[in-house]
Amino acid sequence: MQRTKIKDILRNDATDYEVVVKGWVRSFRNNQFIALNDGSCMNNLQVVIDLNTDADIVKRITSSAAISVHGKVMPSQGKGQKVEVIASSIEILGDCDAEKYPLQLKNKPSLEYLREIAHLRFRTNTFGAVFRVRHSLAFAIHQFFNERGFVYLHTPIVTASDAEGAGETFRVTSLPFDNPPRNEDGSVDFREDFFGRSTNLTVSGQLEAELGAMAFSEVYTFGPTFRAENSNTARHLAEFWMIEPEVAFNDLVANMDLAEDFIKYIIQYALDHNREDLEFLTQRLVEEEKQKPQNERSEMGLIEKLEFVLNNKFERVTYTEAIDILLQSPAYKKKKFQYDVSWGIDMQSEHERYLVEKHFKKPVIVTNYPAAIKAFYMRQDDGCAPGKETVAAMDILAPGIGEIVGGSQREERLERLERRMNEMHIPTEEMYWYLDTRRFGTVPHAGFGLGFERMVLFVTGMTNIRDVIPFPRTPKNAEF
RNA sequence: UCCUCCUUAGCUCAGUUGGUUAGAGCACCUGACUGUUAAUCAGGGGGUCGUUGGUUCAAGUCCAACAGGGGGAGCCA
Repeated sequence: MQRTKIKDILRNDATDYEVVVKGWVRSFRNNQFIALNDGSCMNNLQVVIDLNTDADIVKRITSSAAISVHGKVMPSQGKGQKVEVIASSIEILGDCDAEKYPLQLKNKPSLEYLREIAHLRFRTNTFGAVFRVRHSLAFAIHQFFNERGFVYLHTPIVTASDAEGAGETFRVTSLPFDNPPRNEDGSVDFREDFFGRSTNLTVSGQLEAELGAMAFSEVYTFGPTFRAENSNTARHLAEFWMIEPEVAFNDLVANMDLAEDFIKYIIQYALDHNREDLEFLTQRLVEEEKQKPQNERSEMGLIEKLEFVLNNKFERVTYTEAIDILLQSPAYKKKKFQYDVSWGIDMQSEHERYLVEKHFKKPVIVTNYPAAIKAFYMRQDDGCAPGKETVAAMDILAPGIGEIVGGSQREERLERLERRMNEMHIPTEEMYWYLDTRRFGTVPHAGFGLGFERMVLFVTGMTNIRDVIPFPRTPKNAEF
């Protein structure tokens, strides 16, 4: 007989039919009631076993043992559930020695402890919910772009370009590290390396995505990204996933519209498809915040926050306006900011948080940043006063997370792009392939990058990025 | 990388001004239980107090270094 998923049994009220269910024991009460979970949904299925069941079998029904149950779905006599399965036979598929098993759910294991047993943490309610939501968001991303005719472009993971320069990169090599071939001047001879040149893991698929956009009009990437930065925070990973759409003929405003529609679409998808998971996560957040003083707790519940984001237009302000708001703010006048504010600064976390969490109290898109603090490929704004040059950049700042999207209209004018690259000491010869798009049929275009894990943080209400990726890679940690 | 806090049983945590044999709840083991919902009840086992070095008659407790972790910052997505 074919296995029925627990989700399918629980989501309809039908009874009086036979099923085979398989899963892992969450709890076993009164030598009679098994709470069974197969990961298909948040809730457990109650399995009621016969009191005459072989004592040797009963003994093996331990927390997290894998079992198969053949039985009949019936209305439950108990209060906690509508239906339950009355078992006619039960088979132990995989024993779980309770004495050695490191995960005891009744002990309310901490998130930090669960991180140390990340190979088992999927079996908890919290991580079950988080990773089902993560899946839905990933799926919704593909659906959103597919519905709009975007081509999913797989940009390379191994790349020779480190032109973006920003992040430290992970080197990819097959050379012997203890005795690499050397040039006469003593430097490593990468001509001997696998690719015949120095290569590293990608820090962004954007430049390649732009090449695709110059043929398909709209493309997106969704893949792993690697940064060897020694940043140890709740918002950074050495290996993370990034979504980067790139659209020909879009200007900055169209870019913002796309980003806002996109974020709202995937949040809506999660609300529509993961209601139980999000309700659980909402409750989890309430419990977590009980530890905090009143004034540090969220003003809205998780689901309430997501619905608020859906129902309100993101605030759009220029960098110049944002700086003015900060300069006029009570926080600034009372000298509450640790870092000073003036036109030209790269805004600090405290400034971004003030704008998002105190001033506007909703997601904010900040545009037209000073050119000096932004990347070479961003389109230079026309008509700027000397010393006040800006670019068509846009960052979306989310409450509690900070920067969730960074994007811009791209500089499509060859001479201006080359001039900027020279100013920033980016080698134009090596980047001939990028500049070729500006030589041959260049058009205005725009795109952005969205950090997937930061989006998952926002939607799940989790607070540490290591808890929203199955196996986090961070400085000094590549376990599992 | 910087600042700060933490590390005591499988988990979560107490442990007083340094002073006998280091505690609790849960988990685990044994037994009881025919409608449980984190089941309940009775009994039992379980510790190199993160590591190394130092101060002291005496260190879980004081000092230093190191390791791991949390929170904040920088960098960023």
